[in-house]
Amino acid sequence: MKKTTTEEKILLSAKKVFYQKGLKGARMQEIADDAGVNKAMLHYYFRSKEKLFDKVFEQSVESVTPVLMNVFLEDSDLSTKITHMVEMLIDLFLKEPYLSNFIVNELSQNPEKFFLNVLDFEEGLIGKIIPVINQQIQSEIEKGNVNPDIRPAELIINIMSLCLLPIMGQSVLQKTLGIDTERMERFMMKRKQTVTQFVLDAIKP
Amino acid sequence: MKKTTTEEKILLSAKKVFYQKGLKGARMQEIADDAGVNKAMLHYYFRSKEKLFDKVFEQSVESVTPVLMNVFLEDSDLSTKITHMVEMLIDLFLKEPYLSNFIVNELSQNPEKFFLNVLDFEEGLIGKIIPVINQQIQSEIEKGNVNPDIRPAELIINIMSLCLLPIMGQSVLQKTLGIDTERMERFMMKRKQTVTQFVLDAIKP
DNA sequence: GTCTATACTCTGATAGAC
DNA sequence: GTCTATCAGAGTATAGAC
Repeated sequence: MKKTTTEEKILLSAKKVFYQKGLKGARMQEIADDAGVNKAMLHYYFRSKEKLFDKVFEQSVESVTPVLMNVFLEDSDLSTKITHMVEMLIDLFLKEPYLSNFIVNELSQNPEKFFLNVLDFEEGLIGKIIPVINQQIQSEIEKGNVNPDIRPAELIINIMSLCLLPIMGQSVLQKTLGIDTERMERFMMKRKQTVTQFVLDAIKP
Repeated sequence: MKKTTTEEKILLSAKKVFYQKGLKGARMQEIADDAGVNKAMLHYYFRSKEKLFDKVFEQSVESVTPVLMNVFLEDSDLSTKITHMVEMLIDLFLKEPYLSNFIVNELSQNPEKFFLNVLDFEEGLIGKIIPVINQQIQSEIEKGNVNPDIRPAELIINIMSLCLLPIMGQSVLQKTLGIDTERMERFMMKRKQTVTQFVLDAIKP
């Protein structure tokens, strides 16, 4: 009962190719081949390469933000929240190793492609997260559980750094440490615990 | 007394353009314009776009490794070494914000461009660093200064993550937090201390 | 060594039959 | 909706004069 329409097939293949090669590096022919359809079909459904790319980019950002949102805003104490953040981040981006790189790169080349209200400062991810986390950390500091020097925004940046950079640098790690893909996965799975521990140790008073 | 030869001018401009646009995104014309020379000159000196790119890539990797090498292998106690690592990493990559992204991206698309003995497992960066750091951490653990669960390779990955990801994600940060370039620089300068502190707190027993 | 003019290739896009 | 054939433009590469 696999009822994937041509349009969906194209979008799926486009995602695959754009993720790895970027806007300029991708070829319409390659996307068509991967989807098993004619090249003209891409234009029939999406008009142009740029429009197809925009669709992929938009969907990617939109697929990521609600997940992040949920983790950051879930109702639990700080240490379980951190544990979940780490798990979710690693799981999410390990499934799509090229995703983070893709977003970072294409974004830096076309900043105007961004707003996408999803990440809007007022209404979006950051605007909502910071106050909540801020308050939570403040209360933990008052209880004496957390080092008073910790700043919420930086804590989030630190967690994301520890989870994402190894994935973004996967190819470099593979070359320098000789790690293959399966090994990488195991490495990142173990890393869930070590990163969590690392962060928790770092924020202790 | 600025005696920059045409070849050097081209290489400099090529670096600038390739860093931002990548191999596929870069245009020979743009490089020529930036260098203030004729497009034909690029081929005269470097034969093809690919060859020019290779030169730039090679120089980039070679410019980075000795710096890293020095920091990792300098003769000092662990906490000053960590302090220096953080400072050096941030200074180095803040000067060339696109460099880390460039290496990661282009490498993932052409893994074979790599070996470049500089990063060879036996002789290169990682092969030399790990044993030294390993030993140093071991001795700090025995003295009771460091948490015995800390693993050298992961410590290095953590430090690099904390320093590099914010730079790689500069464009995202600019959009989500509304940070401009000067502000980013100040942010990263302050971050030298907070990251160092964060790491030192995390490895305490 | 440097420039102009041009050849050639690749690839995104469209027209038009079915 | 899908395919074949073809066009148009962009961009790399080279020939050849100076």
